[in-house]
Amino acid sequence: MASDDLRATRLEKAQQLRELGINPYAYRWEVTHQAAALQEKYADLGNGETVDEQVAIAGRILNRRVFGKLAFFTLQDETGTIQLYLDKKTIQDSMADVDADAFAHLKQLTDGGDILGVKGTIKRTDKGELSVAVSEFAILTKSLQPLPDKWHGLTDVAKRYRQRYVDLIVNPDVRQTFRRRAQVTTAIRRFLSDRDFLEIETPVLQSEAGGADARPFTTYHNTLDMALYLRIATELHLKRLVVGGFERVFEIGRIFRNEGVSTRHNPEFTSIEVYWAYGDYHDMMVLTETLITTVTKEILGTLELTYQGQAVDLTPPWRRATMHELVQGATGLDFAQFATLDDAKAAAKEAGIGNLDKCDAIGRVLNEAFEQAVEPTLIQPTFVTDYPVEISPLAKPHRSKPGLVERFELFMVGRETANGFSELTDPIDQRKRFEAQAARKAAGDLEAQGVDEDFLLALEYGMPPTVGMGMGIDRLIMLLTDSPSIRDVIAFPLLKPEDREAAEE
RNA sequence: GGGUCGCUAGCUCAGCGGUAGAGCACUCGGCUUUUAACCGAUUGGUCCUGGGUUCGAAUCCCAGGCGACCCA
Repeated sequence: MASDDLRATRLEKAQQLRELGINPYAYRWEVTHQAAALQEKYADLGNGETVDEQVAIAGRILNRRVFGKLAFFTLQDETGTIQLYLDKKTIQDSMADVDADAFAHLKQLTDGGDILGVKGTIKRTDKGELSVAVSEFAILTKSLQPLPDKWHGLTDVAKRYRQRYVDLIVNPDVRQTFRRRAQVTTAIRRFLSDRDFLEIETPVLQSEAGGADARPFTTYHNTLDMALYLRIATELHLKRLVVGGFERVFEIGRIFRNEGVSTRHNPEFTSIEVYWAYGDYHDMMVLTETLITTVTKEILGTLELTYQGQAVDLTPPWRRATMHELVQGATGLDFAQFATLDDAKAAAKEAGIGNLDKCDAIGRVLNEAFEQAVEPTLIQPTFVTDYPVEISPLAKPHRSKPGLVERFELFMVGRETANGFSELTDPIDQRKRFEAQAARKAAGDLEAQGVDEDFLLALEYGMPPTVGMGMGIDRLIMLLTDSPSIRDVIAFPLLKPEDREAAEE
């Protein structure tokens, strides 16, 4: 039967309910129990046994098995499913004054997908299924759309993302993923709050995007008649707060980057940035390690994970190695020995590193070598330290290694997961770094940002020695939920409209 | 950006040049222990879109759309 016919059938049932004096879109239902709690509480109830405890539950009808004078429904609430045992005689006796044909109406006017409220007692059927033996029921919401195939569910990936609500209804794993995501962000907030970090929200709309190398989205304020950018990082505002005297601040917030879409990239994603005055990047590596292990242990109960078939052991302490050491180990190249950019490029090319054309500094050649030869091999958690200054415009120079900065990145399963550094607090040096970025921007680098004069002014008032760290929440959730795509951990990922022409009209 | 694969009923899929199919869902009938309930009957289509080849296209060709995977 066609989609419209299925919908018409259900609309007709809603109308019949109204004619019976029943509102197919009810106002409330007194819920006393949830499915998972009942399943747990009565796990030991024997087959055929009953319990004289009155319960009231509500949820969505997933499946109906209807006989002449008996029916079994599978009801799903947020916590799980439980069977309804619907016996004609019991229901007719209990509901005689409400609806003399209640059982017939239950059979005729309900469909899979409807939201049902029931009252009854607990019973484990002869066949061993824990059930609510229903005495009274009410159709709380009439569903007009048919549910996907009860056996195969919804498997079309595009449809799952476009209609996430259907995905959530029929795929319990998806609900588990988003439940876990919420648990993780809650646990992170608790961890930081316990250590006296304050969460302060900073602007999404900015007249100057900064704090990262990325193309921003542009937008427009009508009344002020000005162009605005959506933020590409929370960094520069959080550091202004440190200047203002907040010594421990963080923000979990949405970041927008105008770049491609892939299994690891969504144009809007969630980051956490943490700033801690009077600490350096060694302190932050310890804090990052402690934060991730504490949260993981709390949520998963173990530090030994499996990600897409790979074993990942988060037991601390995690490996720490400099970028130079790792590149030398993988390629044999010692970047400290190169006197000129051309020498570095020639040697890197010799070692099989490609994509070097755009590298305008030895540090960028080193970074290419790292990304190509080392990054994919870092499966177990690894802090890579001491980055070239050229690719780290906001980090403080290394206290003993010229040309490097005090920076770390955390890699797990071959992916960058966190990035931190001793923050650059010298306003004059920061201006030079910004100007170098601005020159790149002027030369056509769409990911380079300009000079943020107000941030420089803030630094001139004086920022205490501070360490900062940023982490991609989505990538962390991917790891903790064993999700292959970032779209599996974002409830509503960006998709192109299904019908381009219709969308453009 | 390149390559490969996919798009057929509400859902899951078959059909690959000769009348558009199945299971589930829906509708009707039967049924008081089912759990992918079962039995019987019926119903349901822009075969992603547009163009081309052909007597004839879901099927072959070209272009486009959306998506998945791999590569950069």
